[in-house]
Amino acid sequence: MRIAAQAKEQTRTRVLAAARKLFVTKGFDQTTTRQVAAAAGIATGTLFNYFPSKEALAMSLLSEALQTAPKDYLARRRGDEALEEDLFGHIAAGLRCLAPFRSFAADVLDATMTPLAIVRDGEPEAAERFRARHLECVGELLADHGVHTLSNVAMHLYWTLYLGVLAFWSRDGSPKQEETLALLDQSLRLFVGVLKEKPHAPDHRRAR
Amino acid sequence: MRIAAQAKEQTRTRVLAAARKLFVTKGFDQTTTRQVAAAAGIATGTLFNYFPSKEALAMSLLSEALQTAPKDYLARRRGDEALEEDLFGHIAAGLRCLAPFRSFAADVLDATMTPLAIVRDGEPEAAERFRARHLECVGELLADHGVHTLSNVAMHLYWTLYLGVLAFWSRDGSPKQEETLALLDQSLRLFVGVLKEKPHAPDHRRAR
DNA sequence: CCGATATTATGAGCATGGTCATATTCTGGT
DNA sequence: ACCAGAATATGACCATGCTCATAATATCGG
Repeated sequence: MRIAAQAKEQTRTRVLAAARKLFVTKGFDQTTTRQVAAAAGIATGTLFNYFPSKEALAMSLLSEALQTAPKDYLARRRGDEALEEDLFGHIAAGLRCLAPFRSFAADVLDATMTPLAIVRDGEPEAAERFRARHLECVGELLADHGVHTLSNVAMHLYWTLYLGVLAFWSRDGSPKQEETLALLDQSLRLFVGVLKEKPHAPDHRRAR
Repeated sequence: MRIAAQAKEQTRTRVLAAARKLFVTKGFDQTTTRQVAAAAGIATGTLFNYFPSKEALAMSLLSEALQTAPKDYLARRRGDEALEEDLFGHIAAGLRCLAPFRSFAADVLDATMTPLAIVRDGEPEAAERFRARHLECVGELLADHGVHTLSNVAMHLYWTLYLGVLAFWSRDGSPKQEETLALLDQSLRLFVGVLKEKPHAPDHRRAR
């Protein structure tokens, strides 16, 4: 199993390249899995030996692009940043990595991401891995700044805000996506604010 | 055009009833449009004379249920509530109206709602009307409390937070959805906080 | 009541994401 | 070199949301 393994790797790469090209030029919804398979020189069914679904294929593109984000940010980090700044830098680096895919990112994210942060049943699918990896990263960052636990509600809030930023970014027409950065700034201020107000005031509203 | 109009009304009602029953018992994804049509006693194609898509059909169920929310809240309103309390009451009333559909709401919302608050192209689809109606309602509420304009970012933030609450609610297993109410409380505190900090501090981060 | 026209219903058919029985190719052991 | 068995590729096929040419039905003027 040497030739085969090598060939599989090549095929996988070819599929990703074909998908990338088609998704970027024609859009995610306007590209059929048959087209991707044909462009990669394989049969329709074979495509699904490599990726379990069309969405998983697209998410693989995004995920692999995102992997360079941490190094990217660490490279330009001074080391004395406040938590808010670290989060900002980390997320902004991620957006930079995803930039080449912005034209179809909206479709994929709409199709796969949900604002749900609580337990998700089933095996770790592509979207789930995306979320888990990001949250893990954020968790480490928080730990660096002395925040070691995150309540369900706080985590859900973070993920909601992050998805909001992604959605905005994917359609942000401003030249350098400054509006997205403004929203990110605003969102993180909110989130960090929540983290700080440790003594959670009891609900002061009448029941129901 | 008397008999026909009457019959159409009846058919529409029958379709909605059939869809409701099937969606609630079997779930949204597990119900086919053919099943709904059969249960309503019409042909497959006829269904799409009444609703442009499966999602629009489901959204019609949710939207019509939501229409009773405003009266519902007004009935139990004292009249001296703070903005935060008014928003809370309004949204909570909406959730109560949607309760019968909770079992499939998640699927529909996942499929149709996006955290995007900025301009949406195309004709007003079901999901778009849902969003517009809700934001309009909130806009009036805000106006009652002296807030007459809402920046793009603020509006996006509100919608993001609201979607987050909906997503959480649709899967909230706690007995009376207390966790959802807690999240709603938290989210609204954030949003109102943003409204108050009028003088927006300039971005203090280095560029990029 | 008839025929012309508009409205609505119908279900065969289409597009496409995904499956699966079968065919093909690769592997390691002898 | 050859063979058994594993890994992989293939494309006909399926399910389903939705379309559309055609058929059925309703409406209205005369």
